[in-house]
Amino acid sequence: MPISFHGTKTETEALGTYVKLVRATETITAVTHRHLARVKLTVSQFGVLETLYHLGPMCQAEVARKNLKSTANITTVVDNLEKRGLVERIRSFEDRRYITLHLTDAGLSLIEAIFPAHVERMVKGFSVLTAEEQRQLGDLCKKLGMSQQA
Amino acid sequence: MPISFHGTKTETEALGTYVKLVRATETITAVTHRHLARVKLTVSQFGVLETLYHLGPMCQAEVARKNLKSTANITTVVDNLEKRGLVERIRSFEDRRYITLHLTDAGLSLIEAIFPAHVERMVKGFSVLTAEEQRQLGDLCKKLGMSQQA
DNA sequence: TAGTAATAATTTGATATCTAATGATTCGAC
DNA sequence: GTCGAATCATTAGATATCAAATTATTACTA
Repeated sequence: MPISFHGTKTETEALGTYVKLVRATETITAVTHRHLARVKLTVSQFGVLETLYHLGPMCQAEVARKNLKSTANITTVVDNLEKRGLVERIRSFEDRRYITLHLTDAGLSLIEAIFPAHVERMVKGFSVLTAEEQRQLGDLCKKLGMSQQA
Repeated sequence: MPISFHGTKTETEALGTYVKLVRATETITAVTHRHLARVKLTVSQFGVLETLYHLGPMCQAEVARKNLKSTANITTVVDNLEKRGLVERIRSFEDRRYITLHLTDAGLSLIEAIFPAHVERMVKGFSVLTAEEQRQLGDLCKKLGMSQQA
């Protein structure tokens, strides 16, 4: 059994880059979302609230697409948000297959209360990179992400 | 309720970079790990097998650290790998708190069989970026990841 | 030596997440 | 107009994931 991987330069580069990408993502996600524990929100729940906050009411399938999750998953996350009275499900009249999600007053208050701190943490998290480096990183990520055929 | 976020340039840059980072990571992870479904392995299970394959037998806490997961989580993942006879738990003699994880013959055969295809997919996934761009991306991610104080 | 602190693994209870199957509804083609 | 394809949401069953509590063991300390 090999003690470590020895491939071509191309192979070790790709694997190494992937590891760095994943670690950076997980680390910054952990740091920037840690404050959510105080208000008992998970990252996914925050994602749903944020989507509704910034883009307005929409159906669950669209929330799923915007968050890169399955509709089954969104059903569960919305269940938990609904239990806490943070979102409301409203069956659409025009097309009864759709359920439109709305923030309740409590949900709006909550996201409004925590979003500024969230932005601040994000800015601080990325502050190690210059504006130019952030742009570079974003461009490389966009290029990488876009190129993967689903 | 605002329709979309309007912050300072610094704020929108940080938020935008974060979204691109997360999307790139999730997309390339999905594409490069899709082949695991054929051998009924999850990404986490593959991660544990790969760690043991490349670094040799080690205790669960160390596997947890290397995979950025909790020890509780590794317990579950190892339970499922053990059920399939892919890894073996061996209680340490010197310090009975430790359990050393070993790949079984079946586990070794499996990881040896799929790892080349995994590397190939990783190379292909990153092939949209030049070697220089991959190095750049890796450096930026490393800088970003390292700077976050736990 | 007794007692306390630290570490490894597990358990518990909760949420997340997927695929696949299902039910409800709408739409399109014929 | 009716039937079949497509879409939305949910359910079922499985694995993942965490924090917190627990157990077992070791190490340190007075």
